[in-house]
Amino acid sequence: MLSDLPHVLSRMMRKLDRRASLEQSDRDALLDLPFRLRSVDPHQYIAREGDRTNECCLILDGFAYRQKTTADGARQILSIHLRGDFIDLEAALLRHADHNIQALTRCEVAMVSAPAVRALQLKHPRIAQAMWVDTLIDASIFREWILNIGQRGAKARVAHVLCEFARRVELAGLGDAAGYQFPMTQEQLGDATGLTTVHINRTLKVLDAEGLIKRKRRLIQIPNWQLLREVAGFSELYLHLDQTE
Amino acid sequence: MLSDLPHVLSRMMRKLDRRASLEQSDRDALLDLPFRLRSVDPHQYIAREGDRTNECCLILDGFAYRQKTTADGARQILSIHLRGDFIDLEAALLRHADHNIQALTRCEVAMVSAPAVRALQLKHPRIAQAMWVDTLIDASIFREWILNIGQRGAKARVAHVLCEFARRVELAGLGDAAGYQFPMTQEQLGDATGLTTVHINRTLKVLDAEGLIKRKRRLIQIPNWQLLREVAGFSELYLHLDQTE
DNA sequence: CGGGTCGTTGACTCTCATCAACCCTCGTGG
DNA sequence: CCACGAGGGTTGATGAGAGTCAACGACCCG
Repeated sequence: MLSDLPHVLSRMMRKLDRRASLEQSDRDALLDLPFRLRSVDPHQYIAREGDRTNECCLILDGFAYRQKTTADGARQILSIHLRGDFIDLEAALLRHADHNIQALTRCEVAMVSAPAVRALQLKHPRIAQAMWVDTLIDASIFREWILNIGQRGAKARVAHVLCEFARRVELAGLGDAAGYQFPMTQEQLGDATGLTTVHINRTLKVLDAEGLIKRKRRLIQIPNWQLLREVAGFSELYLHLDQTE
Repeated sequence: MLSDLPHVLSRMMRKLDRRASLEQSDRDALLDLPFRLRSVDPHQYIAREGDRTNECCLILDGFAYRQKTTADGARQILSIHLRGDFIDLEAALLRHADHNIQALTRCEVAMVSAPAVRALQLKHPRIAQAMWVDTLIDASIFREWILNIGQRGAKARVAHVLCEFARRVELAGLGDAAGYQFPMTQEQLGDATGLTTVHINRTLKVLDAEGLIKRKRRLIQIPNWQLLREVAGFSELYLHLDQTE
């Protein structure tokens, strides 16, 4: 790799740097992590439930999601991830994966050796803390999803996912007030919210008809952020943005 | 404190010891953590959403739960915790609490200084890993709850909570095959599953009528574990018990 | 041009919510 | 000792929100 190109892991390093105050030796050690690059096609698995995983997956580009299914085959999408997300950090410490990770769109990922990550944590406690914060924020988002699915009606539920996604996509520099490209089919959005495709379709139409969102194919625009926010009951406290940038 | 009494923090220490191989210096440092004891009445808050928390809460006795509410007041219970659980470890690293923690029954807790926990993590990376594993398992349980609420019907949903609780209570030495004392009202169980009190009541009756559980007030007995397990679609992989004992 | 994936729509069904009683149990105080 | 009240549990009647089934339409890509 040419040394004047930005290092593949540099985005992840900068993100962790914001989570805890790293020292130069920490930063160097992070960039020294051994990894292999991998391209993943849509629907392809990055990790499988039950796997004894040995690598952690860092998304360099594209979208991925966590998913698990009930015994009778109903699928629940647990979270959506985008570039810069170090999903599967838990693989470094948990012996078995408890859910599946799949590519949503075509993804470029760096598969980082789990033993190397573990060793890094022991030698660089500040890095461990920064990574830990990452997984704690993930957990906070899971909690909000429990609330979302358990207590909100279809309209608020879908609106909430759109709000969260808008905010995270904006942070990753992939969208702005002018709108963003939503990477999921309506079926997938249904599996993320615990609703059926048909009902998602109708709910999106309602949101559109009421002027809360505008849709052009998968492009989502939010003409009045404040309004959608209220319909969704969206409060971004749970994203812990004060520890993100 | 008399030195021949078991240390208040010793249960927690033993649990963390099982999660990662600690050295003697790690164990000593854990037991040296500064804390204050507190008795918490049912319904009383241990932490509040938005709080800039400065203490982590370790449950010594009793039951507690995490909870958050939507803008229009619907409450969702996010998890249930029992003695030995170090809830609120996230308080050590996240600046604000993103949900509430309340006592379910009368609780004895140790409030541990968050800065002390942070310092410990930096000085004893193995402790940090052990604690991290703890929060990762919590996150795994959140994921299972998302699946439970999002995809299972009322019967399986309630059965699943009962299965999980049975398993965890057993691990904590608070119940066995003969049954366990369920610490929640039907209203609280409803808020944990995203169902109404009325529907919980009817669902419990169905489970009882079908012989899947026996109830005597709050005492729950499971005459045929395998059967309930199947109805619930319960697989304990997500509890990561191989890293618990 | 054709096939596949994704989105849209209508008609019908069913699970679960809502509303409204009533009951039981237990602790308290007159 | 009994009356009372409060919290929790139980039951019935009714309705709404979301699921199901089935068909059609739009778009993309080879």
